[in-house]
Order: sequence, then C-alpha cells, then structure tokens
Amino acid sequence: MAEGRVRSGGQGARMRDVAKAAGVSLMTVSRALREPQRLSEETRKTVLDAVKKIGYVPNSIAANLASNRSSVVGQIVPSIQNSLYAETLKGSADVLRTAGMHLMLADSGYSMQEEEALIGAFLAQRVCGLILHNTDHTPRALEMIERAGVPVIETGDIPRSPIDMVASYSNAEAAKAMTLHLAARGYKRIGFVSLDTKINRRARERLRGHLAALKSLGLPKDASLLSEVGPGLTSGAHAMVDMMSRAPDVDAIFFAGDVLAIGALFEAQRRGWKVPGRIAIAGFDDLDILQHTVPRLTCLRLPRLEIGRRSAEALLDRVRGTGDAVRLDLGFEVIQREST
Amino acid sequence: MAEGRVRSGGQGARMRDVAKAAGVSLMTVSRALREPQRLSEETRKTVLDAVKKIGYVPNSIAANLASNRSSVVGQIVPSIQNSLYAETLKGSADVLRTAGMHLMLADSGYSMQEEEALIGAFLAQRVCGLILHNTDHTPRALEMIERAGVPVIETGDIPRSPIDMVASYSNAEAAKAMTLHLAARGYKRIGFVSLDTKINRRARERLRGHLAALKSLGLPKDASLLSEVGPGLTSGAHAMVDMMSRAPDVDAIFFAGDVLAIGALFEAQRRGWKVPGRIAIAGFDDLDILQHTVPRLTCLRLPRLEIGRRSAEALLDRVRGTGDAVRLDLGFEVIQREST
DNA sequence: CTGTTAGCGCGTTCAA
DNA sequence: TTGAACGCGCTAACAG
Repeated sequence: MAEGRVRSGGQGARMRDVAKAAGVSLMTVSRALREPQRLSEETRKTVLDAVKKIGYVPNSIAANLASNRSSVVGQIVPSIQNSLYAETLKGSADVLRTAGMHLMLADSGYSMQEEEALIGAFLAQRVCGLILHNTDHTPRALEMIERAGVPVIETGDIPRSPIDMVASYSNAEAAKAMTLHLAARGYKRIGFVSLDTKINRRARERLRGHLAALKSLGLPKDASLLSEVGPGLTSGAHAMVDMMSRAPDVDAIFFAGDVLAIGALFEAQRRGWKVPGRIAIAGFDDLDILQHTVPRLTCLRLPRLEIGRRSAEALLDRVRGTGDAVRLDLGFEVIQREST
Repeated sequence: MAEGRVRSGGQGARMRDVAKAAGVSLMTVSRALREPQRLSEETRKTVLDAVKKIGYVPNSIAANLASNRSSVVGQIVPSIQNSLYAETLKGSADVLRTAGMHLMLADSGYSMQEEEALIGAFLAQRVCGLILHNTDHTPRALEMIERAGVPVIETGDIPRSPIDMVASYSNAEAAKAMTLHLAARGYKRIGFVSLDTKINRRARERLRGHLAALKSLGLPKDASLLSEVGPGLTSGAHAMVDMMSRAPDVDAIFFAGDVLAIGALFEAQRRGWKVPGRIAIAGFDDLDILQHTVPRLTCLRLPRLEIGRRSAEALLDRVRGTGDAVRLDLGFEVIQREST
C-alpha cells in the first residue's frame, strides 16, 4: 500500500526526484509546471508523466521564497460566526480561488490589539495583501503595514483617511437613508437602537447618520428614543420593550445592528403587538430570513458579497501590477416591506 | 515619512539587518526570537531592541522551509456562507490562534472534485494538517493525503472508514433520536424532509436514521411522508405545504436540514396554522433563532463549535507528536420546545 | 551562551 | 529549447 512512497516518513517527493525520473534537469521540471508552452511537446509530456507517476506535489513555500512572491491573502473579520461577514468572506474566497490564490482567515473579536497581532502574523506569513473589516487600527499596525508595503483594502466603512484601498458602503449614509425613509412613510417618533458606539465605529457612524437625518427633518434629538445594546436576538427584544415603556409614543424603531430587529419582531409576536400597527420595525442588514418573517421586515440591503469580490479583485489587480489604488463606494438600498 | 524604510520598495528588513544593527550573528537573532530564555539577558535585550527599532517582521515562509515545519492548517467547508460551518470554523480558528498557528480556509461548494483541487493546493502550501467537513473524497485526494503524510480530521459525520481522525456526531443517530422523540410525544404520522440524499451523504445518513427509527417503532415507510428539497427557507415552506396536501393526516414534520424548519414555521404563521396544533415542526440544528421564534422550535443541538475546537486540538497534538489518532463522537442533544 | 557551516526546495539569471 | 550556478531568508547541527 505504502510502497509508492518516495521518501521515508511520507514527506513527499521533491522536484529533483521528478527530474531524475524524467531524465531532465530541475529547471525543465520547474518550467513544465509553470510555463509548459516553453518546452517541446515531448519533454513536457515526459516530465508531466513523471510528475503524475511520482505523485509530486510542488512546494509553493519554497517557490514563494525563491521568487519573492506569495499567493496568499490575509483577511481579518471582527467575528467569524457573524453571517454578515461570512457573506463578504465568501465573495473574496471565490475570487481568490479562481485566481489560484488562497485565503488566510482570522477573527479579531472586535479588538484593535488583536487585529494588530494578526496583521503581524499575516505579514510574517508574507501574505501578498490584506483585507480588513475594521477601519480603526493601532499605530503599530499601520507602521507594520506601511513598512511591508503590501496592498490593503478596508471594507467595513468608508474611512476619512484610508490606509490604501477601500470597498464598502457608508454606514452613516445608509442609516440616514433609512431614517428619512421612515419619516417619509409618516412615522413621527422614530427610535434608534444600535450596538455600542463607544467601541464600534460602525455603530457610531450609523448613529451619526440617524441624527443627521433627524436634524434635516427638523426633529429633536430625544434621548429616550436612543439606545445601545449588546449583540443578539434577546438584546433587540429588550431594547424594544424598554424603549416603548420609556417613550410610549414611539411609533417606529430602527435597529441598526445585526439581528436586533428580528429579536424585536419575535417579541412583538409573542406579546401580540401589531407590527407595524402598534410599532413599526426596520433592520439594517438584509438577512435572508427578513423576507420570510411575518410580517416581512423592512431593512437596508448592503452589498456584502460584492464587497468581498471587489476587495479580492482590487488586491489581485495591485499584486499583478495592473490597477491603481481603488476607493469604491458600493452603495446600499432601502428595502420597504411589510413591517413599516 | 518613508525615511525609515530599510530596503527600497518597502520590502522590509531581513534578519541579517537586525544582526548587523545589534552586532551579533544571525543565529543569535533567530534565538532571541524563538527561544529567548537561552540567551543572556543583555544580548537578548540588545537584539530585541534592534528588532523593534528596525521594525523587523520575521519571514515565517523562510522559517518553514528551513525547519521543515508549518504553522498553517487548511480547513475545507462545503459552504462558507452557511452559519453552521461558521460555528465550526470559529472553534478551530480560536484554538489555532491561541497556539500561534494559522487557518487557511476554502469552500468546496459541496463538490468532491473541488475538494480534491483544494487539498492539492493546500498540500502545496505545506499545511501541517487538514480539517475536512466532507467524509467522501476522490481517490486522488486520498492518495495525495496519504503520500503527504499530514494528519487529517473529518468532521461532518462519523465515517465507517475514516482517513485518519474524526471529530463529529452521527447524523444517523441524531435523526433517529429525533424521530423517536416525536413518536414518544404521541405523533403518529411523522413526515421527514431533508436535502438531496443523492449528492449529500449527511442527508442520506439522516434519512437512514429516520427510517431506522420508524422500523424500530413498527411504523410503515410511507413515501408520501418523505421528501427531499433544495436548501433555503422557501424550500422548507413548500415542502411542508406539499406534504400536508399529499398526506393530510401528517401530524409532525421533522426537517433534517439547515433552515428548512424555520421556513416552514413562518409559512404556518402566515397561513394561520397552529403549531403544534395543526402540525408539529422539528428542526435539525440549534440555530440561535430557533429559541426565539413563536412558538420556539424543537430541534437537535449539535456540538458545532466543539467539533471545531476538538479538531484543531487533535491536529495540534499530532503535529507536536504528543497524541494519537483520535476518533471522537461528540454526541448531540434533543431540545424539546414549544413547536412539538 | 554564542557563532559557523550547510542546507531547506525552489526560481532567477545567465550561458549553452 | 535546455541546463548550471547561485541565492531567497531562515534554522539545524554542531563547535567553541
């Protein structure tokens, strides 16, 4: 069974084993694998047959070292579990795969310190590019990135002064658009629930957008209509109940985070509150499930997948030397459904 | 601004630049980074200061090549978007990160051919281990793995003849347990809806478990109570409606796939069917959302996160030479809630 | 505790 | 169209 093993310990064959078997030099094997058209058909066939027979798997680690190139992109997301990021991940993984490149993935747990450590580790692995969801970074992280000179793309928001490239939508613009939309549908007392704005810039931007909308509508900023909660379905439910007892005249709540809106909707169902009769509910991201709930939920549609795809493409363009540093605002869409 | 750059083009400093700056040999720098306790405090400080000052980032690619070790694990999941896999991913990413290792991620799109290509690519990247969700593989994939001699862990099911290690639960046992549970609660006509059993072994195993349960209960196998559908919320809704028209006396449906049960529940809400009055609904995976719907959904709880953690740990143990090939059945749990 | 020598498995650069 | 020499940046194995 194991007789075919080329080296003891199952460590696999090296290129020179192939060369020997095919009766050619190392370089010919190398070329047969990378630029087969440059060899005579005969030599190429001999070599490729030997490769197959021996079961040679090239060592791209060694290739990278020798050529000073890399085929790995590093991507850091705040949370691997969050399906919103999974969408973006899927986009970049697909593009990279098609280009014969690879994705190294890590999870910063929403921490800048952790992100810094990960950036260091990825640079040590000589990734050829970095995709970062966060737009806030430690000074050391910025310094490492600059020194390494690798292309970087930020995807979580449109930062004022990007490190390098950007592919995102604007959290502030999106939140503003939804609040204006709710006002246009006649809601007067619009509540706003988000994640912690102190530690999460995206939440902060969304709040900013919401407040900007209120201002442009001539509506007052009312603290009883603003709230910040942790992530999760339960948080959304609590936030709704709390706000409705603090401000009984609230007629719509805009949940600017993850699954908060769904949690609130389920709680409303449980209590028999009519949505949108008693309270209208709007969400931020267009999770699949939002169009199936009863009632279907109004929300923003964000180009998560597209962000992943375009990020990877921009990185590839830069690695290949074609293509400039790109700043993409991929926009968003307000999806009006039954819940508002 | 860029004056601090050590080499033109921002390619970063090498170890020998650090050695020169610190006035020591290459090896001393190498040791200062990897086994600092073996150096005198003075030398160590000199070197580490130089490292910091120059902003040296080690090249682990070169280190891997020289030491014939790797700090990267490859993980292949059927679908990156599927939040069930995200859970497993999170588990392994956390463990690996703590151990200073890295995760290379790819998506096979439920295809064995694609999996084979990815395994080849990962082996070329000299990953030190492989985590595979699928338990079906092409002959070439198996051959490559054997030749490479890297540890592998399969996580999607408990295969009859594993490649190497396993950390999973048994799909057949889990499905059987749920059907028995429904029967114990008095349901007589239990429908079963799964994903395509022709292309998906896990779906096949679940069906097998369900049928085994029916048999042990002395219930007949009734084709009108079995159905296979594509993934997605809508599929679940359709499957329920179809089955109830084909077999109006069905009193419970066990949805053995993803979000099918949720789709069905929403459809029931929409039509005003009482759950479990008119029809009882059970799901397979314990998605967060299942405990918040109205009614809360009965389902199986599977150790997705734990599978990821234990996989990574088993791999690490093997890489470090401590630890045997492990076969873990991590079990499951039936969660009885309001929907049955 | 520190340094020297000899590669790791390839790609680049030249020459044939 | 093919091959030989050299080096990528680092570590293992030894010597001192």
